[in-house]
Amino acid sequence: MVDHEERRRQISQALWRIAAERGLEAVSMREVAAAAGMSTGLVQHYFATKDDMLLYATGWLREQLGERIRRAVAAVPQPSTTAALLRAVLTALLPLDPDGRAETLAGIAVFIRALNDPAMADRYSEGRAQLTAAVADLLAKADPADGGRRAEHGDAQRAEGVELAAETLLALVEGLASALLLGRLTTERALRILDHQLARTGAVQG
Amino acid sequence: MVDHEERRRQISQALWRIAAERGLEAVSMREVAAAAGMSTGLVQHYFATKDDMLLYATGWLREQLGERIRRAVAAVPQPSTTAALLRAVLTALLPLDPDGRAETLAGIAVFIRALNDPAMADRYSEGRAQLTAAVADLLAKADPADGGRRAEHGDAQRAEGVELAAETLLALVEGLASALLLGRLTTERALRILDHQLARTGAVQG
DNA sequence: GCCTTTGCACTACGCTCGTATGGCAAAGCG
DNA sequence: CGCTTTGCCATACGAGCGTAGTGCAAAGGC
Repeated sequence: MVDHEERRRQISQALWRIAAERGLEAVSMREVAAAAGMSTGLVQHYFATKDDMLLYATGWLREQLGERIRRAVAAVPQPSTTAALLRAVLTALLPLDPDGRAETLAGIAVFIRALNDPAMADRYSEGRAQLTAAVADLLAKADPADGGRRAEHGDAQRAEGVELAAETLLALVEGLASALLLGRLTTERALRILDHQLARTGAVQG
Repeated sequence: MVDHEERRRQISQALWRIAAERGLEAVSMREVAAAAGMSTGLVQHYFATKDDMLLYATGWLREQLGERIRRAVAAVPQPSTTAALLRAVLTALLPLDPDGRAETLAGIAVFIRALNDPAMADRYSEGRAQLTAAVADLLAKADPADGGRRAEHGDAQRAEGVELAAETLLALVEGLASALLLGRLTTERALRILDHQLARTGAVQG
């Protein structure tokens, strides 16, 4: 017997390798098969259509991203501060090493497709919503002792501010990611920008 | 006689219309010709190859973006504050109306191509550099009366801080733009985020 | 008024794409 | 052992692509 899931994972991996190297437009059944070291027929055997393949591959990609974030969080030295965890999550979203670069490129490919494909858009937005929630959660915990502020604003307004800050950070990270991909920003500079923003967020939050 | 430039502009317009509606991958000589109401041969007559067409079209797109920003700046009510000008430039980069949406989508198409095409990457980065410079310029002017700070930091460090802030704002705007395109953020929310950031930038700059 | 240049249309070639289909060896099972 | 299922390969078809080439009508200069 053959491990079908394993085969599908192999194919997904080959797909994103091509997408990262030459763009999603270069992804074809034949190319994927060649990159995976299989016959075209075999790929077709596991994915009846190209859309099936892409759908599975995007799901797999999301798992990969989740794992990447979990790894980054786990790598934060103990005892971990909430601020450090937040930074770990956000930097995990930046293309700072070859793997990260490939994943970011693949993510962009999904984004592009989402622009003209409602099903993909749902999938994408759902993932982003989870991310936003996670970041907002960390921000809420990281909230510095703010004395009178808590009296000033109600809980609802506080949550609103936190979510706004989370969306700000994620949007910033997205912009930094594309700049990094084009080499328009160096790693150091991107991290400086992110850290600067994190410092401000901690100070002025709400 | 025929106005060749006008023809080329018409073709570029048709090209971006398709790219905005169905992605750059849907752009073909035949599709562009059809959208422009011309024969395929005519398009071919003005652009010998597809690459020629794309190159011209991206140049045209940049002009359009420049004009859009100029219009936005001109629309700022007099007497204009530097902060208002800055906000005008940044919001002009967001897809807030159909035209802006089309231009943003087209910009993304260029970005994607730039990822795998050095010539395009140069062109793109150059444009972004100009934008960064313009924003940094505005930020430098908008610098609030900061008393001792000027004594504290040298001019070089001040310039560095300003450029960092400019890159932060542009990265944020880029992230906001993609969120807006997917409907993941509302216009109001994106503007709130931007304004919030602008407020922080004014206060904590350097 | 001819004749060259200009502006444009049409067709054809070679290629790659997604997908459908048929066959074939090996494995599993009664 | 025989038979069915599984896993895989090879080929073919129709469509769309970029591009090359040819032809033809109108315009412009002499």
